[in-house]
Amino acid sequence: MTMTEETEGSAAGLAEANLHAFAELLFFAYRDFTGDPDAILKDFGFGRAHHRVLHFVNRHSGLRVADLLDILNITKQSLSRVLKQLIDQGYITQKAGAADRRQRLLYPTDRGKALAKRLAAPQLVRLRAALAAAGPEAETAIRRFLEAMINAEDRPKVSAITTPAALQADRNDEGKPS
Amino acid sequence: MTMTEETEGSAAGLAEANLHAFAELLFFAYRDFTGDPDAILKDFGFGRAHHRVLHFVNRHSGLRVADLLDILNITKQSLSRVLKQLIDQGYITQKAGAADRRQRLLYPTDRGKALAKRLAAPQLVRLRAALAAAGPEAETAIRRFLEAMINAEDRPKVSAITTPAALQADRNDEGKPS
DNA sequence: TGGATTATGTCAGCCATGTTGACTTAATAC
DNA sequence: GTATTAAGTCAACATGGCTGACATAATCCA
Repeated sequence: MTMTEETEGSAAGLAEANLHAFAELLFFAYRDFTGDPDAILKDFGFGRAHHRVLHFVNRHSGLRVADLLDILNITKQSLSRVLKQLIDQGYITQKAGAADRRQRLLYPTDRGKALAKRLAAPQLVRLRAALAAAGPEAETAIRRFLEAMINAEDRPKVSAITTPAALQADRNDEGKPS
Repeated sequence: MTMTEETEGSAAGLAEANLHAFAELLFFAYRDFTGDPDAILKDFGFGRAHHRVLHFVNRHSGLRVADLLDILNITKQSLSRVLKQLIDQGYITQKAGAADRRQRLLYPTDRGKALAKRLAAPQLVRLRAALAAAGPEAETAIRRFLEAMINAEDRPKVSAITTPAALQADRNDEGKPS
């Protein structure tokens, strides 16, 4: 307050300094969110890229390579490098699609599931604590916030992924708890 | 609700699938949050690393190199590479510290301010829209959420940075608007 | 005063992960 | 039976992390 400047405060016209603070908080939050698994990954000779691939294959098993490329927004050559390592080292397996045998559907092995779980654990702890800290009512608001941060054209795709038992619907397979 | 499964709902014991959804939303949100400036940076031959450096120098002008290393969590060799380019190309200037002349305090030039502003613009638009989408009450909750996502030991430091007119307090200098 | 410490910079090399472009193979579509 | 599609591969390159070693100047301190 006081100060010169426009000092706004309405929901739609938030003070610019405030928005900058959110930008920085998001940066630090993401930095630390990825920090825990990064440390574990080093013990396996893997990097964050492996984590991302393993995560999505584990959480959405049976997805196609093209799905993964679409989700990660990287080239197939980039994906290829890490995916190959994960397959070679027995964390992920491929299976030809039933309807279209050109497709290589990706599945986590038991080993892959175990690693995915281990990598996710500290992140889930962190998220649980952060959501608790935000307050009981906050969950919906935070979800809406994060969804609105995503490019509008990608939101349907992301919703399909992050909403219980979608995506899988058209590719059958499980919505099994764990 | 309904559904089979364990379907918890308490604040402290959120359903695991729900937490995984938050993890993925955070991934997509951050991906797109950084996407806009990344595109602009390419036109300048810069990358995301330059953006981060320029952002913090611009928002917290007069910080020391050591501050920047601490904030970014990278080595001085990594920082050096991008900082040097930003200095050589006239986006950032250095000034020896008044009290301790070993320090090189970092300031944005007019050119640097202009680029920082241009890079921030789409991010601020996105954040404003996302906060609006989350609802008027949500701002505080989201801030608490993001703060709680940060490593506990770093929170004081981050608060000092993201809270209006702190940090600068002990290094005098401006809290000047624009 | 002079040696230790600190703030910063720099050289050299390595690694992870992104990119583009070109090309192959196998399966599907029409 | 040709065109298209899904996936894989080779090669080269860019960015931005990293470690290790060392240099310079300024400050601290005994």
